[in-house]
Amino acid sequence: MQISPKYNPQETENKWYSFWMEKGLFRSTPNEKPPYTIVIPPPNVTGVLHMGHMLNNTIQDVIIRRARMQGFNACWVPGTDHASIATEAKVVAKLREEGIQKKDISREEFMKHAWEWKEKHGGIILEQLKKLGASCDWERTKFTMDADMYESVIQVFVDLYNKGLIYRGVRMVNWDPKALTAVSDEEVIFKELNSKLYYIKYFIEGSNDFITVATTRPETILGDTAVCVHPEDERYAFLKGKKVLVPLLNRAVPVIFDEYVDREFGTGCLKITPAHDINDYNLGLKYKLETIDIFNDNGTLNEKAQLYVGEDRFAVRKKISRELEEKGHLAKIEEYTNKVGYSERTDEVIEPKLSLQWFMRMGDMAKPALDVVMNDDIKFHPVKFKNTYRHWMENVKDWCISRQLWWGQQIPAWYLPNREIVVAMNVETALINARQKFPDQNYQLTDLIQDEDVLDTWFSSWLWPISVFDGIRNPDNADINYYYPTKDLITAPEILFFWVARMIMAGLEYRKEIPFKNVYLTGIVRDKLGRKMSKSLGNSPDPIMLMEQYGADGVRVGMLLTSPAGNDLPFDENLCEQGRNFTNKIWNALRLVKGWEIDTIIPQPEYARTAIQWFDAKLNETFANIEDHYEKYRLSDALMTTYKLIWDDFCSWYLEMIKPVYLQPIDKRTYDETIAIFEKLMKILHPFMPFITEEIWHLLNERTEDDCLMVADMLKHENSDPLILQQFNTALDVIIAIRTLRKEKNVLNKESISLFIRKNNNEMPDTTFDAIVAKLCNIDKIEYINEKMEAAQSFIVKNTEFYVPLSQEIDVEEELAKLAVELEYAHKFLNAVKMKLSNERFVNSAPAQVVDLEKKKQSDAEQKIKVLEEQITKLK
RNA sequence: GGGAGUUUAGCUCAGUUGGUUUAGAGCACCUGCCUUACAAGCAGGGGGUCACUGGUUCGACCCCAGUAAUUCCCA
Repeated sequence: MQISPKYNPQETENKWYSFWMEKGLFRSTPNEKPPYTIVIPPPNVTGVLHMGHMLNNTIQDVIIRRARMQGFNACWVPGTDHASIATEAKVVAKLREEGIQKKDISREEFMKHAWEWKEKHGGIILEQLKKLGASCDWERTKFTMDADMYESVIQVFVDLYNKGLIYRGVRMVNWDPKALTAVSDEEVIFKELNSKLYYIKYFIEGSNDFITVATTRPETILGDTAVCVHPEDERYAFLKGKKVLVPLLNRAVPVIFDEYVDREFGTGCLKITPAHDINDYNLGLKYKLETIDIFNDNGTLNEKAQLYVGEDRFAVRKKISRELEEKGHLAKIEEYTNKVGYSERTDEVIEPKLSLQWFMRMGDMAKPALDVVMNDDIKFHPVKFKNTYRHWMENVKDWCISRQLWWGQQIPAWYLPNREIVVAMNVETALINARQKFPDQNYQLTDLIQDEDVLDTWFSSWLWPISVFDGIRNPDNADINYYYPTKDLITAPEILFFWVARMIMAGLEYRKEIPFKNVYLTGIVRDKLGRKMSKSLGNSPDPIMLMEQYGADGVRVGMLLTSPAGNDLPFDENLCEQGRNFTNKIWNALRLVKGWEIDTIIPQPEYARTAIQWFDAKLNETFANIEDHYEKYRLSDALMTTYKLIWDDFCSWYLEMIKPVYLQPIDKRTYDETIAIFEKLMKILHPFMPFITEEIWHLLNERTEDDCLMVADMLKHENSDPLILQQFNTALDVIIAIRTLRKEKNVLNKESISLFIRKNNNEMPDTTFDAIVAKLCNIDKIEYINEKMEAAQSFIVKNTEFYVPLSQEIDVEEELAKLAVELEYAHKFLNAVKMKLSNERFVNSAPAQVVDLEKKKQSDAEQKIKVLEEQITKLK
């Protein structure tokens, strides 16, 4: 068989991915096998593939491919979410380029544009994932705005409303003045900023005295309705019962006394603007203060501000500080560092704003969702995130679920002319409800006006593990009963709360069952400088380019090599290079093996028989380790263990052991057994490197079309022979010692040598690996002797003396120096052991096993010292 | 300000209820090799007071207390 001298990833990857697709090998339907389900964390439709997706989806693919080979009915459901804010922003921008303003078109027209945009761009990431090798059941691809998914969301809203868990209320929300919508707490990013602290004089009503208030937002004084000091602050005790005048407006506002005030901050005197600060709002409620909202939705000032009406909040900040100064109200300005909230979506400074929103009560749902994590029904990997999770769940706040947008599920609430609200699946039902509720009103369809707002995107994705199987609308259908609960969720810790926690709540509410058994939390992919990779920094490599350069398998390995669960991944292209080098190594191993001429007559040499026996044991032992790593979700360890098994044990040791002399044929038995070993290795490696392993699988043996590695059976656990592993380890020490000796003495490997081994106490020597040692070290003769040998180089392995006669002189001084170092070490070691053993408390309280071990250490060290001393004497 | 985590080789990390010849891996580094599978390679090698201080224990990278640095979450 002719095998290309170079592995071609592109060609191979395209070939096998299409083949797998054609054969429907990713497809899953319920059957008699146990299910293994993963739902993809839906990437949003505005995105393109970034390194975070690469990591996340590589992990999912590794897990699902392994499960498939283990005999599970593996189902990985792909899909995307509609990302209401981000997508709407994109569509608005696109329309603007075309000269269309959102306010000039109807909701229906806008939605048409949005859907067009989604059809065009929404599938990019999923297509890119195919390049990575993702073995998703693409026939199940879902989108959070698909008709059935949409309906599920509406149904849940109606249900929760009827259960009293959804309510409407005025709350301080995070207002994004650019996107013109409220955003959730989790979508606000706080950035540290160099701001200014303005000290402003407020005159006391009917007096020339004033107090000084410090604020970072002087423009909000126009909405001030009180000033607050600490009740125990003697500096301000005289203010009791007084009023102060808001500068520029001369509005008289009360002075209130509350412990909320930090006496150390600024002047210890706080201005209160209930409409524009959450803490002030709470104080406003407590002291029944007037609330003056001075901002328009777009961040400009409205007529309630009285001054600067129509101007932007930041422009006003500058102007008002100048005016305050001119009119003698500004005491001073200090440099000040504070944290300011920005919208994750638009990067606009968030304005705390009072508005009427829909909320969902979290309290009752949080408790059971906390319990299932704390009692390990759901396991977090790594466990440290349990703490974080608990902290959040114990301090959970109600969830603001409405967004002032069009792209999303429109809230199924209708307003009646009498200002009452009905909530229903659709307008027809809403009308029936309205008529039942108010029989004397004779309402018509046209009387009902639907709430303009849509639901938060997370209000779709929290149902994801259920709704992709239509488990909300049809709770007893075959898919949901078979695939739910899912097995693993792979996601980022950043969304532990607003996605993972809520999915758990939804699962418990609608299935009475957890949505997944394991949550694997990945780290953040960072650049070499430790910065998060982002489009704005331009520090992220293009994953598609990477795959073109290193092959998808190489990149997969690169992603996983240094990413233990929960740890950030300092990404370095070298890692992908290492992955690519690995594919090269495997390819060359294949070329070596397939290049041998097979002789059916010659018998199997002894060294080959031993080598196979050893490698079987090694493989079984290592496979058990790999399985153990998988069980603990330590994928990088599983990969590294596999990597070393193939590179070190198989390529560097095993193949070198059995390799026939150049141009000599190999015996059939060894060849067949080597192919079988190669196949096993490809099975173990397949989840990590699906493409090259599939390619090699088909080159190792003649196969039918359907005999694909991706659906082959994974190895079964087999016991390994500990004796041969131990024998090999000794042989390995000997081989390394000989190689070192060759190097030190400049004896090239092609020059053959002889090896003499001094028997210890006339015992029967273990010659199992002799043939292999001879082969790997180019030794023409191994002989066992009883006496020390003169005029030969020597070394000691495990208290056995080895001699290699060389033509060159022995450098006595050098040898003695070397032996002296070893002797000193051995003495020190022996002393430490003796010290331990002479300690009665140690001997009495340590377990017998440990004491015995120390005793063995002692006798070993003593014997070693004896051997060393003998050698020294002889050299002298 | 409150809470949680992290600190082991130049880098990234393992180290599994405290005891396996005085700590392991990958990469990087150093030395020697173009030895007909592979220089994207082979062989060999150096490198760590396990952040610091104290305590518990026969015995501590591991448990406890404190200190420092750092990250994240919440306010």
